[in-house]
Amino acid sequence: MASAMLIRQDDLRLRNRHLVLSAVRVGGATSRTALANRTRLSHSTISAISADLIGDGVLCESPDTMQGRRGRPQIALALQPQAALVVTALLSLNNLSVALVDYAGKVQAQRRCDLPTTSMARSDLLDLVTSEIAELISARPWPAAAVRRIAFAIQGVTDAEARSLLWSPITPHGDVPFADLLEARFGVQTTVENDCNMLVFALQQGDPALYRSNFVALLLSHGIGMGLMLRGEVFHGTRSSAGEFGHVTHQPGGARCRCGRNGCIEAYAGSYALWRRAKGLPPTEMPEKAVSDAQVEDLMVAARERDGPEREAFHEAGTAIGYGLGSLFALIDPAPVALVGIGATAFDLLEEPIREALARTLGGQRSEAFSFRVVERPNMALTLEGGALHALTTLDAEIAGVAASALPARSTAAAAILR
Amino acid sequence: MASAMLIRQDDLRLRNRHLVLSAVRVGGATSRTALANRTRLSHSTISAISADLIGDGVLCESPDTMQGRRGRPQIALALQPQAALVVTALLSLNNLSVALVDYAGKVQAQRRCDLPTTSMARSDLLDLVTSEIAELISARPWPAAAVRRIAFAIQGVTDAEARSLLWSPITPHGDVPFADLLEARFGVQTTVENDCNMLVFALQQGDPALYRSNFVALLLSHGIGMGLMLRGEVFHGTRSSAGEFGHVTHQPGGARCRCGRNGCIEAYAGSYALWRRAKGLPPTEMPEKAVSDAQVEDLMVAARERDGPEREAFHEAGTAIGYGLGSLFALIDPAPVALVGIGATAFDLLEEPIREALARTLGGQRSEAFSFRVVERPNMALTLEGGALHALTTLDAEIAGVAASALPARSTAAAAILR
DNA sequence: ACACTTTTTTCGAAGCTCGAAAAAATGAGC
DNA sequence: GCTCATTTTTTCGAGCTTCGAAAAAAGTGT
Repeated sequence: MASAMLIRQDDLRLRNRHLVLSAVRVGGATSRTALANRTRLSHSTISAISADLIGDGVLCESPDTMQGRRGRPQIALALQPQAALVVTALLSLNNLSVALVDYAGKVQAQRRCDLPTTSMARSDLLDLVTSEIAELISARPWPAAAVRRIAFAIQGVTDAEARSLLWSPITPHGDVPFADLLEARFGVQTTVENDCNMLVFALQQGDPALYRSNFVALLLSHGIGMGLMLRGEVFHGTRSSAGEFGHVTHQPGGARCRCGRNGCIEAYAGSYALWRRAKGLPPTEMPEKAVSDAQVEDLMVAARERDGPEREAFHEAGTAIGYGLGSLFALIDPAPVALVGIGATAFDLLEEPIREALARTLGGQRSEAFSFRVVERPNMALTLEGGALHALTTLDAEIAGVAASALPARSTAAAAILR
Repeated sequence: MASAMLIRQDDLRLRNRHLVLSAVRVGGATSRTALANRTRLSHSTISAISADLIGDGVLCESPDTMQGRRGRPQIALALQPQAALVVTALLSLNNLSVALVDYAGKVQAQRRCDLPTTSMARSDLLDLVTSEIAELISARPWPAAAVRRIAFAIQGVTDAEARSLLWSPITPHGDVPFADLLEARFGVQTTVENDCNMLVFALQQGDPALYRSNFVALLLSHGIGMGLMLRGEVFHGTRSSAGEFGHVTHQPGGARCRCGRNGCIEAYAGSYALWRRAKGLPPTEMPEKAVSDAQVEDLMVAARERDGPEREAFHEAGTAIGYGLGSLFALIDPAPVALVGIGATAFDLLEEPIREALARTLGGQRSEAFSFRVVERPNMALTLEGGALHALTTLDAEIAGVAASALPARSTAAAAILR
């Protein structure tokens, strides 16, 4: 509960450096006075810290400020774009996207390629990932600026330390230590995380009013992914990325799922499940190749047009999602739901069964109160953006000095005592 | 005014006071040198802080120390029992238990009474609760010592601020602002929390090696409750106590549950569900009166003796729990499970179907790896103990000065910036 | 008694934040 | 063009805190 951490004298300064840096990242270019108000630190402290940070080449003064007022003009402090670069990458079904982002958060280069993730050999996959990133880095705008972090997002389960892919439906290869590999190849600290866990960062930054500190992001695509923001923190499992909403059981012993088990939510609501149901294929069968977004859109058209198997497919999907959300909300409390991915565009077909199922599981809580919102931006762009954000905020902590000195040794001692 | 200036610096001292206090609470009587090692603070700092805390009447020197060694003998620092008193209370089905605990954690007085929670009027319930606590307080051992906190645990859903009972299966009355009422009556800060959320504290303290920072406590009694310790913190919902494992859907549209809905886990695994199933009553029916522990034990005897409806009842209960844990573990990752309550004594009957269901939901993860442990101590005692612990650790923070003084304004500002 | 060992306290140095006052940099007015 | 008003930013001394080293304290062993 009261998660006090041991702070030594010098750690105090590091913490406040971090506070200032984060304030600039969240609020954009900001004058010292505004920073003092926002951080509640004194003007003198802000002055000292910002001088340090400018000296470190992390912040820079940008004359761009509101003119025309009386008095000494404000000097806005902004993130120095050339302070660092980060790589953000997303490996999803048959697709690899990478982007190079500067310290201020601007995309400097981008690549993407198609690849047969489900069938390619382990070594080919690794080679392609590293070569794509190598190509990307070679396009760096300022040769002097170092690439400081790689944020690698994957559709699949990663370990709690964000170092390996444990299992994924998009590739038969498990326990792939991407972080070790990329760190060895590029000498850059790397985190490997579930795609939906990165996506939530982008949602939060994109609309902080709507997606503040508690919300659910549901990715409806070939599979079903979830990202959970609780109390301002992305929810992680203790051993893995967890949050496997798509593999919560909907029907004990039900339809066959990609994961090899039966009755998972995904086995009713994933693209392939929609296709299977709409085409009247047996629920034990797995489609050989990926169901494309275009194919799902065809199903949507048909479902909207007339009663029939397509409409039933979406209805069953909505029911599965609704019951799943009911179980989730029983465990964590209701929260606004952001729907992302191709399936989100079918929300008109899904809403009724979702709300119906929710009403059956969360009875009293008037189900109209549950807020759903369809996010228009493509999920891949959101995930890449979220990955960059994650890399940059982690980097902020390191640059401020919090991560390097204060946390590792001491926090364990304090945490053990304070639980 | 003193609180307005030098906030940051003061804050540092307050945190370290808290750190020292917590170290003594967790580790028991401890010498200054040992404290310095554990907290990683310097000897000088420990010396200064402990002098302060002794001066405040919070700690005391106890000569009880390991003798016979060379050198200056250690002086153990212990919690001063008379520094404060706390009340811990538990309202469960037809039962109210209260205890008075001193600052060192020793029970000084205790009471319990039976009461018809399901049928009594709202005002009668409130009167009985207050009068029991009033009687308890009158038994205080040191009239000078103040009662500083009341921890009120309830079988039911409480609000996230720990102030009200929102809904409970043990009483028809909802939205009962127990915290406001008790604070008004006794002038003592009060928290109202779910019983299982308190219970986990006692488990953790009772066996820190086994129940460290990640585990699940499952209370199998008339209903099914759950307490979740994740990363060393008790999991709370954002609006309510949440963690309503018993009301996760097991079978859409299935057996009737006390909560008024259908197919909840509790409707298969609660005492009343066992009774209903074993006696061949229809799954739509609700038993009129509570099923006693003795009755459940009779079912267990019968189930162990021969094949029949009793055995099937336990089998179905285990299946429901197993699937529920499967869903839970898909969302939060597997963790050791502590089984508490009358139903836990039937673990021999439940284990097989639980593991079977788990194997179906969490496929690969060899289900033998899931650790279950039956806790012998009665759940009521555990919950009371946990409540006291919770009250005392909260009080520690307040006494250290972390909660009371300057923090509120800043921590929100910093939290908003640092997310 | 005296030496040895271990714990605890004392003391000065260094660092941090803070509030107040000074300095800087501009617009407004004559 | 000069001065005054206004707002931002820096400077400065005071008051904390923590830390390391040295001193003091309080026993045991011989």
